[in-house]
Amino acid sequence: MEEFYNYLSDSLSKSEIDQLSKFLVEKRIGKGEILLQAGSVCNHSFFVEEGLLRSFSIDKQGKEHVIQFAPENWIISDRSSLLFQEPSEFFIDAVENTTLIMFDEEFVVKASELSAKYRSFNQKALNNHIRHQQRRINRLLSATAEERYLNFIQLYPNITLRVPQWMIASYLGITPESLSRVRKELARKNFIPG
Amino acid sequence: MEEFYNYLSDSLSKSEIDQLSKFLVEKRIGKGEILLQAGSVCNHSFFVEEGLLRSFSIDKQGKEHVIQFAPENWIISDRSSLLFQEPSEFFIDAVENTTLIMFDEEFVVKASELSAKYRSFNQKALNNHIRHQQRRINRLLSATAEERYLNFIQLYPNITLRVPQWMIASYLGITPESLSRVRKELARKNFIPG
DNA sequence: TTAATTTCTTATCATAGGTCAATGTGGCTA
DNA sequence: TAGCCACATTGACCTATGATAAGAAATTAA
Repeated sequence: MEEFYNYLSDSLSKSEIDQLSKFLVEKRIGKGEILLQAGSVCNHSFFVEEGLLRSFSIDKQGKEHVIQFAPENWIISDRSSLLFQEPSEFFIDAVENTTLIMFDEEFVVKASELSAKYRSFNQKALNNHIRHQQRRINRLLSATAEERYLNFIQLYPNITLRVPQWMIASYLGITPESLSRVRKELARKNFIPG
Repeated sequence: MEEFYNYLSDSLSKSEIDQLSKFLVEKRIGKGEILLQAGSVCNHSFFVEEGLLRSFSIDKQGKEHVIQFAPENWIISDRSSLLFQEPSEFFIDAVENTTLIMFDEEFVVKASELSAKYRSFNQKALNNHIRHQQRRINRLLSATAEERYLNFIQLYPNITLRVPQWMIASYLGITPESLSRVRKELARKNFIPG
């Protein structure tokens, strides 16, 4: 719980968080375990205390496409499914053994009632999410595979080292083979990662 | 103003809206006029009463990439720039002569203070935005040019007829030439639009 | 430690989509 | 009415990335 308390500490007092703690569930899951199945309604958000989660879709040809990675102190969920109570198009699973905090919309509602600070905090988080997605769309529209990869390792250096390359390829919208080629080409050009 | 009043009517009473009207500015702009310049901080959101706006980026090679279209009753802005007061990466301009309502964050703050309904309305709008973007990312990762085009005309039939094809191509992340070929192929396959 | 999986690389070939250049087409406007 | 301009189409060619297959390397399990 500690990380999550920390995460909230700017917007809620210790006693307020305690009040809300009945809406929180700590959970440990192993690598590969699934938290959300496409087709089912998402009822929780997941805050990562330790470990790494990811959301992804599976297309008609059975190919996975990574939508998001969530390392420590990140929140992951399917907000559309959550808010509109519609079946999710996405899966969420664990890339590593993970300790997480589950919370539902009731937590958000109660916290919002309790604290204006939390409201604006939450607001900011939503806007931040939009910002990330907007930039990603922009890059998918305009950048080459190599540019997208360079951008990725610069933006998420720690994730780069923790997930298999084929997942990064999937996030970038290319095949693992292509990513391997991109990396080879970068090595040839004397690119030093990090 | 009428459309905008209508848009808000579920979450704010007539008198509440009147109270807030001092934060609203109606504006008319001609086709091609620019509302937001990349590099400058975005201080307003734009509600389209009549007409059509669009946001786009320009990459290093000088190529435009359409991020979003906004026809009647849509809101467009750069939320990240707005909220974090950082220079925008995007332009917003008018695809058609447009009548719009400009409002700033003060409006949003005041409206939020006034009405819990507005707060959740706003919250929903943000989540809806995230949903749209998520689906778009998913499609950019997994669908072919043809699939993306079919999805577009199905999702935005009225926009399809109002904007030049090269803008749709830009939105889809392909060249106008490619879109032309996709359309030709669809015609060959006896695809009937609409 | 070996065996079994999973991941990564490499090579070859195939293809969607990009580039460039030419031509068409319709709507303005002078 | 002609001429212009933005937009759309077409064709020839090119390139980045996908598909497939095989082997190497790394991880995990036994």
